[in-house]
Amino acid sequence: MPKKVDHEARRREIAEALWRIASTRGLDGAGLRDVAAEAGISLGRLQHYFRSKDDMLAFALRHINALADRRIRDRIEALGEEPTPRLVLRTCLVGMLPLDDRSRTGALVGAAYFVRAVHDADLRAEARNGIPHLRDFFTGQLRRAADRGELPPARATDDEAMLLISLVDGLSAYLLLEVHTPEQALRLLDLHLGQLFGGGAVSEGVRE
Amino acid sequence: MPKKVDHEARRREIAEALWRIASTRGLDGAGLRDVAAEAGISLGRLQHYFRSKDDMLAFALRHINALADRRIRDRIEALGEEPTPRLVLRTCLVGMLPLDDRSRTGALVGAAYFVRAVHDADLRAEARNGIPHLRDFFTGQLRRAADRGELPPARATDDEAMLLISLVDGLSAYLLLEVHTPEQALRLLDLHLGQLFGGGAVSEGVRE
DNA sequence: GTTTTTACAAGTCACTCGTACGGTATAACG
DNA sequence: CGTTATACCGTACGAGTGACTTGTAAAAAC
Repeated sequence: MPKKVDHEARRREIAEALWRIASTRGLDGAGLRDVAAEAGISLGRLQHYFRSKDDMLAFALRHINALADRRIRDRIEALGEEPTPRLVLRTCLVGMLPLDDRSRTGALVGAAYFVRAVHDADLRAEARNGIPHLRDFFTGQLRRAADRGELPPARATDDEAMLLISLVDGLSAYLLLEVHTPEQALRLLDLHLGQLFGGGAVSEGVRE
Repeated sequence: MPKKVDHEARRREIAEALWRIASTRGLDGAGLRDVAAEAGISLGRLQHYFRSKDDMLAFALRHINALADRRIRDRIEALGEEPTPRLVLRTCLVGMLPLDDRSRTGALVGAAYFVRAVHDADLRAEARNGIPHLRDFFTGQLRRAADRGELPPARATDDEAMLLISLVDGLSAYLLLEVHTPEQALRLLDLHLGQLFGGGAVSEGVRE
């Protein structure tokens, strides 16, 4: 029954099979034959939907980023009406951590792409171009918190936002290596958030 | 002229050739033949010094970690007599960042190993076992700072130490991706240190 | 001075990789 | 109807992989 298949859906199915392989064996351990077998299709069929392996990789990366984006967006909307900036930030940061199977798979695939991006200018550019937007969103939330008197105005900067993003990235790496438990990672994140929103004074612990 | 070669030195030479390959093409892009060619030797000779590829990889990892360790240790000793705990910490953290060619190569190789470790329990255990020691050293410095009245005692905790380590890891990743410039990374690190120590003067530059 | 050990070079092995291609079945289209 | 474009499958190719074997020369050991 040709002519009626949903190309995009087929490509998504294949991409998801790729994630399953890549999250356990790594991206370089994911041959076309492995992916096809994991997806339950023939190699020929996979090739019908992706002209080359790079084509498949690029699609899978964009797709997984889109899913993560949607997932975090949903969580923020689930916070209800007018959540505090701090809660929005924390929800976003926690959503970026590989804490459950879904996000862990995403992070594993992301890590595989990371190493590839380090040596590939095109991939590096693609990995880079989402970050300013994320940073601006964070900075906006920080400014909103400052306006509400929940944060010292001097702390509502791009640098503080990038610090948060960098920290989450480091925490993610150690979660993947099982250096941190999920509980530890959350505790460290909240420790930093507590410092940030607690202001200059030291030993204050804002509760969650 | 057999019998007189320094095995360990030969292995180090080969390991350095491996780094050169891995830092530009990645670990999976480093075949035995590539490494041999980079080292200017034959494949047979390489195999004479490493029984298997995994053997070579394991040696190269231990060697590069040892070099980084020595490099940072030297810098700390170069600080002179009784440096402040804050300066020791900053020197150590800055030394962990990929800011020059040497440390960048080390970080690139480390990133390649990272992705491999995520899928390999043995490598993961090896990557993990150095961290508690590092954390204890950091915690010790924090406590020393607290004793000298340079840090609120409540901040001299294992968690604050792990936060520093996690942050440096995140900053390193973004340095490799060229999201941060070296200047930005140092600024973010000092921003966090400033918060931690209560905003005192930042120690002067460690130039690369 | 013969034997043994060490240090390599070169070639071979079985295998995997991404890609290319030929063949076939099906349904939409003229 | 026949034509044609689509959706596959199966296989084969050439390059490259790590591991292994064989060959050779030279220094050390006896």
